[in-house]
Amino acid sequence: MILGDLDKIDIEILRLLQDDASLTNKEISSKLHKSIATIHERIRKLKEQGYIKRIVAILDRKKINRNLIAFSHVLLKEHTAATLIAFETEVSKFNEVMECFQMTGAHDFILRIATRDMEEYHEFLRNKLATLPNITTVQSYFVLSEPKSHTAYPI
Amino acid sequence: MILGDLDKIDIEILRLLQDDASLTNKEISSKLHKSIATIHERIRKLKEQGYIKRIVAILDRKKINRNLIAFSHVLLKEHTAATLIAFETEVSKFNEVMECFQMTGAHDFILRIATRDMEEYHEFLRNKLATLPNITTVQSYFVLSEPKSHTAYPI
DNA sequence: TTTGAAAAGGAAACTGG
DNA sequence: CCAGTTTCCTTTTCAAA
Repeated sequence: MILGDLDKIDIEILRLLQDDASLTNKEISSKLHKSIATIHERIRKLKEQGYIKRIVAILDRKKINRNLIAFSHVLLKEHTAATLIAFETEVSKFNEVMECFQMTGAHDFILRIATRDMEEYHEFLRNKLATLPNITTVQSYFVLSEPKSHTAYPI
Repeated sequence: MILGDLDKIDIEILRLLQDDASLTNKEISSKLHKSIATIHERIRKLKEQGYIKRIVAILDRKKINRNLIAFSHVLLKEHTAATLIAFETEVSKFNEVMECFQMTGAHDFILRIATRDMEEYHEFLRNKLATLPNITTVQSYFVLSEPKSHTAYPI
């Protein structure tokens, strides 16, 4: 037991699926030297127990014209529970917002914003983000390059 | 043609698969009112042409004890091509580093770091990140909560 | 490109070891 | 945990429109 309920085989399955979820049970079974039935049962449980949340396709953002990724650091005026929740709720509705994190430290939230280009980011900022009440400042930093990009957690 | 080579059906397929790549061709075909063979052929091309980079499992990070996510803002001393590449190469080798972005603005790189807890982050910082040459400062910000978390690009 | 249909292969469920 | 079996479903291929 390395990780709660999970043994080494579960961990290996999760590693493989984080990298390539289109592997068949047969392929996994031969990689891990276990039977197909075992792999099938393990994966069923891993999904049922919520270790695997979802299976998704990762797109090439350049090819779909999401050329600009920004990290927007947001500072709010007030930090009451109500204003925090209101901000989170409203900002999550914008489809340019891929991720929203409440943070420790110098800023209250970091947003990951995906847009076609700077013009679209500018519009997002003026017409969407900056219209939300209770914002003090937004500092925008833009991605120049992405030397490493993974959705897989180290386990 | 909304997006280069892609028509509305391709876009819809990409939307669906970004959300749930375990949909069968049959399910997609009935959602989009096209034949299974058409959907199959479209997806084959979307993969071949590189729109779909990979299919991955997204895990519940709390359940696998990656409880702490940090955004580490790194400032380097020098910005020659060689030192930038050296930094990118070395930092990408650390498995705690899920993503590495070269940025415009106040800092050179933003790293997304996943660790079990603050102690493990501290070890990562002392024994790995801070040992790299050419670093001036590392500012660490930690995720308190994740109100929105998506891998899907708006298309 | 799209389609329906056929062939091949994998998933799911079950047995018994 | 595994091997085998049966059934069902999905993927893959293909000829035709």
